[in-house]
Amino acid sequence: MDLPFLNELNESQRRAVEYTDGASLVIAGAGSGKTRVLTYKIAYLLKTGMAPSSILALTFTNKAAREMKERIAGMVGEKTARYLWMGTFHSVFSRILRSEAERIGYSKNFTIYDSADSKSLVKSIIKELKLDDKIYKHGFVQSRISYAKNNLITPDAYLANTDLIKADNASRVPLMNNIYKIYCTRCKQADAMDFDDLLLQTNVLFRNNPDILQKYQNLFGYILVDEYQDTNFAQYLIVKKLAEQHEKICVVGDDAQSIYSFRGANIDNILTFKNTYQNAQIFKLEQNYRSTKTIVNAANSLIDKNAQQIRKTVFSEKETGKPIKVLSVFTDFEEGFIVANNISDLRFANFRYQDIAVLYRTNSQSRVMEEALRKQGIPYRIYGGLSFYQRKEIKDVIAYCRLVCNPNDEEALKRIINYPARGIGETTVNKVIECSQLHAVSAWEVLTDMLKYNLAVNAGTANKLAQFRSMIDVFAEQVTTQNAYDMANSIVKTTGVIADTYTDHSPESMSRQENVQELLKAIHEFCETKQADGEPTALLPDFLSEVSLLTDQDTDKETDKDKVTLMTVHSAKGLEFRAVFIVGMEEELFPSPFCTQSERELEEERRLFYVAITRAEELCFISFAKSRFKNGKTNFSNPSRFIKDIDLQFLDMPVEAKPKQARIGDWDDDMERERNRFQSSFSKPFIRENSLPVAPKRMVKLSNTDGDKIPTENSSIPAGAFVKHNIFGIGKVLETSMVNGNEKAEIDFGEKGVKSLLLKFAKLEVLK
DNA sequence: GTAAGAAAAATTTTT
DNA sequence: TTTTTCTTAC
Repeated sequence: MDLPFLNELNESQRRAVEYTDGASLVIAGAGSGKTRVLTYKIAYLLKTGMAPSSILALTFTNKAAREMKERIAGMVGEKTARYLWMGTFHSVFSRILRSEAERIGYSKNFTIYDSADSKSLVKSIIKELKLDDKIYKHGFVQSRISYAKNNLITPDAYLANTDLIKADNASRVPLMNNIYKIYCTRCKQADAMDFDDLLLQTNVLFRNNPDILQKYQNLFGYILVDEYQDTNFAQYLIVKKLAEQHEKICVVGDDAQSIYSFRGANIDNILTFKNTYQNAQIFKLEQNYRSTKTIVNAANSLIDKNAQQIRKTVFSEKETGKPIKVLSVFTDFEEGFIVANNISDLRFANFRYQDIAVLYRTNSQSRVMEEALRKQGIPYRIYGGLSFYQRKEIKDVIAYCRLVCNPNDEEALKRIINYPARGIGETTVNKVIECSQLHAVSAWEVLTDMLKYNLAVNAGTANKLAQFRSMIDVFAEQVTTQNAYDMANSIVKTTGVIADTYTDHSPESMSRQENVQELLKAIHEFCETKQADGEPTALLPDFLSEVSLLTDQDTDKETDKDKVTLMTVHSAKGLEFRAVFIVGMEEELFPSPFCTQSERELEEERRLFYVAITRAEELCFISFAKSRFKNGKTNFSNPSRFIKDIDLQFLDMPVEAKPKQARIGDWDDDMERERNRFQSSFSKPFIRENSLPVAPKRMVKLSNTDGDKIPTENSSIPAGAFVKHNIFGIGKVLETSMVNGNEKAEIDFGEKGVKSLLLKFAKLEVLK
C-alpha cells in the first residue's frame, strides 16, 4: 500500500511501523523518534483498515496520551481518533474496572484513593494497632504495600511468602503483613481502590472472569505500549494476558531511560521481552534527531558507565554544537541568579522562553529558582509540586463530592465530618471507626444505625452525627438525577464550605474562594462538554472518575505559551527543549542520598541524569552549588559524582579563582579547602554583646552519620566536655558508649541529676 | 470539644 | 522551611 506519510520516516522507523504480523519491540534511543513511530504506526493501522476502537495504546502520562491523540487526529481526523482506546494504564483500566466493577465486588462508583488518602489510612491503622510510628514509618509501610500490590502479592500470599516475612522480621516490622491485610480490608469496606489497586484489581478481574478477559482480548486487535521500560509486573501481566491470543502487540521503550523502579517498574520487562513473546521482532532506533553531536556523545559517555543495559549506538548527524557548560556557584541563591542571567542572555541569541527548561532532582528546589526568575522578570511555568487538586479547599470540596457519591469512602468522611466545625471531634470519629471495625462494616454504615451497632456516644453527639448523616443522605438521593454542577453547587452552599471560605478578606482567604470558584467552573465546563458531545446528563460520579487521575501537568493553559519551564527530571521525560539547565548537580541531592545504597539504584540515578541531558537540543548547562539551604539550614556539598562520568572533552569546565585551573581530579581537594576556609571563619571566637566573654561555641550535629565528612560535624563528644541541653541546662559528659549503633552519653547535669542520653535524639550543644 | 501556640519531625521521583 | 503532633487554656 502506498501511504505517503511513511516517507517521512527513516528506514528503521519505517520497518518498525510496517511490521504488524506479530509482537515487536522497538528499542528507541533518546530523541530517535519513538513517539513518531507510535503515532505513525497507529495511523498506519487505521489506514490499513483497523477500527479505532480496537486499538489500545497505553502511555505513561495523561499528557503523552493527549499529545499523541492530537497528532493522530491531525493525520486521520478527529472523528476517527476519538474512538481510540488511548490513555495511561491507570485511566484505561479504571474505565474498564468501573464498567465491570460488580464482578469483583466493587460498586460502579468506587472511589480512587490518592496517595494522601493511602497515607492517612496507613497512619490510622498504625495508630489503631498501637504500633510505634518511629519504627513503622508510614512512608516505609506504604512503599511495602505498594511493592506487594505491584507484584500481585495479596495479603494471604504475603503471609505465605517466607522471603518477605523474613525481610520484615529483619527490618523489625513483623506486623507489616497485618497492616497490609487491614489496609486492604479497609479499602474494600470504603469501596475504594488506590492507584496500585487499579492495576491489581484489573488482574484479579481478568483472572477470575475468563469471559471478561476474552471480551477484551477480542476487542483489542492491536496493543501498543509506550515507555515499556517503566512497566511493573502488574502492568506487564495485564498486557501479556490481553495480547495472548494474537500477539498483536508493539512495545516501545529505552532501557537507558528507565527511571521509575521506585514505583515498581521492572527493567527486566524490556530486557526479557523476547522470552515472553518468542517470535518477537526487535527494531532498534539509533539515530538521534533531537540533539547536537556533543550532547548525544556526552550522554553516551555518561550512560556507558552503567553495567546494566542493552548496548546500542545512539548517534546524531546534527552539528557538533557547543560543549555542556558547567557552572560552579557558592549558594543555591547564586545558582538561581546565574541561571536567570544565562536565560536572559539566551534571549539575545534568538531563544524564546518556551525553548528553555530548568530541571531539578526534587520539587523543593523550585522555590529558589522561582524567586530568581521572578526578580529578573522572566516568565515561567512550573510543573508538579502542589497541584490544584491537592489544595486544602479543593480537597475539602472534592471530599464532600466523594462522600455523596460513595458514602462508604472513609477518608472523605474523616476529612469533612467536622469541616466546617460542627462539634464532631477526634474522639467521636475514633469511636465511630473503632465501632465500624468491630462490626466489619464501613464507618458510614455505623452512622446509618447507631443503635444497632451500639455506638457509645452521648445523646448530643449522636444528634450531631445524625444531622450530618441526613445532610449527606439528601445529596446522595439526588446524585443520580442532578447534573454534576448543580450537585457541587448545592453541596458547597448547604454544607457551609462557601461560608467558611468567606470569613475574612485576607489574601489567603480570597485565593481560597477563587480556587473553589475555579473548581465549580471546571465542573461546569465538564458538564457542558458532555452535553456538547450529546451524552446524557453529566453526573457527579462521572466528574470524579475523570478528575481523580488528573494531575496538574494536565492543565495546559493558553497563558502558558512563552514561558520558561521548571520541572523535575522525572516529569521532563519525553520532552525536549532547545536549552536545558540541570541545576543542583551535587552529592546528597543528585544522586539522591536515598539511592546510593546499591549499584542498581545508583545506575537508575545515572539514567535519570541521562534523561536530563538528552532533553537538550542545542545547549545544556549543569550547575552545582557549594552550599544549599535545605530543611531550614545550610548544607555543604560536593559536585555530583556523575559530572565526572561525562567525558571531559564535552564539558566546558568552570575556571575557579584559584592559582591553578581546576581539573576534575582536583575537585574534592578544592572543595575541602573551600570548606575549611569557610569553617575557620565560621568558628572564629566571637563575643556577644552585653554579656561576659563566653567561650566560642559551635553547634555540633551529633548523629554519627557515616557519609558526613565535615570534621566538626562528625566528632562525638569526648568525656569531660561540657554540653548544654534545652531542658537540663549545662552538664558534664561522664562517659560515652555505643548502644545498638547509637552513641549514648552519661551526662551529669548537676542538680538535675545524671542523665543517660542517646546523642541521636538529644539536642546537645557542645561548649568549648 | 476547640483553638491557638509550641515543639518536634520530616523532608525523592508519580499514576 | 514546612508540616504534623503535642500542649494548654478556654
